[in-house]
Amino acid sequence: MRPMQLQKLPLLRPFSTTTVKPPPLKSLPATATAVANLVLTTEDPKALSKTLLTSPDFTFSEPLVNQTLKLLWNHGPKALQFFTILDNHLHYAHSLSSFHHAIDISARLRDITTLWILVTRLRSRRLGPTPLTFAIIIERYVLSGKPDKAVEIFLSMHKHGCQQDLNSFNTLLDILCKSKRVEKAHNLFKLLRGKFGADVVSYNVIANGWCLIKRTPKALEVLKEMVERGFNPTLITYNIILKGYFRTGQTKEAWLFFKEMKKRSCEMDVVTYTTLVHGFGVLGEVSKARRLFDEMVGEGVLPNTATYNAMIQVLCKKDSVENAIVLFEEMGRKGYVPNSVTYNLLIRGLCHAGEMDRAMKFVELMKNDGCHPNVQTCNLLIKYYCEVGEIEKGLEVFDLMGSWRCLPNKDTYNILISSTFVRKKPEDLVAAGRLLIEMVDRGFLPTKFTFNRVMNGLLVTGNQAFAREILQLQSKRGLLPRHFRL
DNA sequence: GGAACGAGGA
Repeated sequence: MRPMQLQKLPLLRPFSTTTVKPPPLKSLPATATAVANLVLTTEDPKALSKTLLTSPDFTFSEPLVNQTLKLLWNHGPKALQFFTILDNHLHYAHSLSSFHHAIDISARLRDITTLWILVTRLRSRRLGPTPLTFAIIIERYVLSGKPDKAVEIFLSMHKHGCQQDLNSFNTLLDILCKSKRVEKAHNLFKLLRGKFGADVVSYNVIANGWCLIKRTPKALEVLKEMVERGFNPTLITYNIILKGYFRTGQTKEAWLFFKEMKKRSCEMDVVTYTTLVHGFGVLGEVSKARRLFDEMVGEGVLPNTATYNAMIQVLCKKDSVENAIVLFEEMGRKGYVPNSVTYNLLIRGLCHAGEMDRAMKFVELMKNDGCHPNVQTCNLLIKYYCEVGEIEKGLEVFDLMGSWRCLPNKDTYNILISSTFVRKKPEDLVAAGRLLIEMVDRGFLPTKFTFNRVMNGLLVTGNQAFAREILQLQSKRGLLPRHFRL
């Protein structure tokens, strides 16, 4: 097996020859790539600083800086170095959005010192912090398993010069709910609703939270309570409940609820129908899904891309890819624009049917259609190639990711690493070790399980030296979950 | 890249 190497950033390849998009900002991605490569390849900080601050080749602007930071997303420390150097530029001052990128990156690296330095600087520049700044910080804290700390930060926002209001309160509740900490969100809601004057949105957020963790009865309680307190549920509220029923597999209740909505002449929208099509379909009631899909226009509701995607998924899962492709073609004829979700669904469907070659043809079609393959496209291709034992092909896709401008994520590495355990070849495990190192290097934290698995694999196949190296990495970086601190 | 609902995930 060939050695794994760090992926290079996408090189200059601004436009595919098959698309005919006029490029108004075409120099921008190119310049961002050049800046990112410069940052990555210049070892000496002083030299980098000098080039960035004095070179006439670069005219920094907010979009250029943001693009560069995005390209450096997998190289957090380098990204922050770039941000800090540029902060001393004589003719360029960072904007709020660039600060937000930098804050997000430092939070992701769990570098709280830098994080709060940036917030303080934002304040001294009178650019912020804004509610969005705190939404970013709070979300990162919640994602790293510190919801209490996140709440504490919310409650201390005003000390940083940003007053809490109903919007930011609802955002906090939503972040907690989306990370499945619904109980905590609900308690906080009950505690502080008086203070912030909770509204329909607050109730919707909490009801949706309960539905997300499949506790639809609790969502119904919230609905009942909001009515008792004089708030009128909206269509969004009803759509939330409807989806809740499908999440718990209660198709009967969903249907009754829908009929009740109709009876009360509630205005349905495209979200309602998309929920129904998807809900019935994935639960096996394909013909009912199809009927709703066909009849919605008669009810005065036009489908959109999401609706088509729902129907396509249903056909892929419960009918056949071929029929899904028929619908996809019909969709194009009717003028609906497929997006990357559409393509990913069809590609997955083809992979699942064992048609890897046709799946790759759809990837080409996707690109020609101006839809870039994204991480999910790559991950699913890699997964299926590895599953059928073509690890080399999976690695090929991995290597192609750079030229497709998509960055590998934690899942990409996990898929590839797990696949190396199938054949039990010593060289596969060495590859796993390299991937693990690269993964850590890019700021993705492997689980203890992954570490141990790779290490055991190396020990069993006689790679003692490499195993020791991995162990050192593990302890040096303090990467065991119990050492995590944000 | 932002207050709430629908369509790709081990």
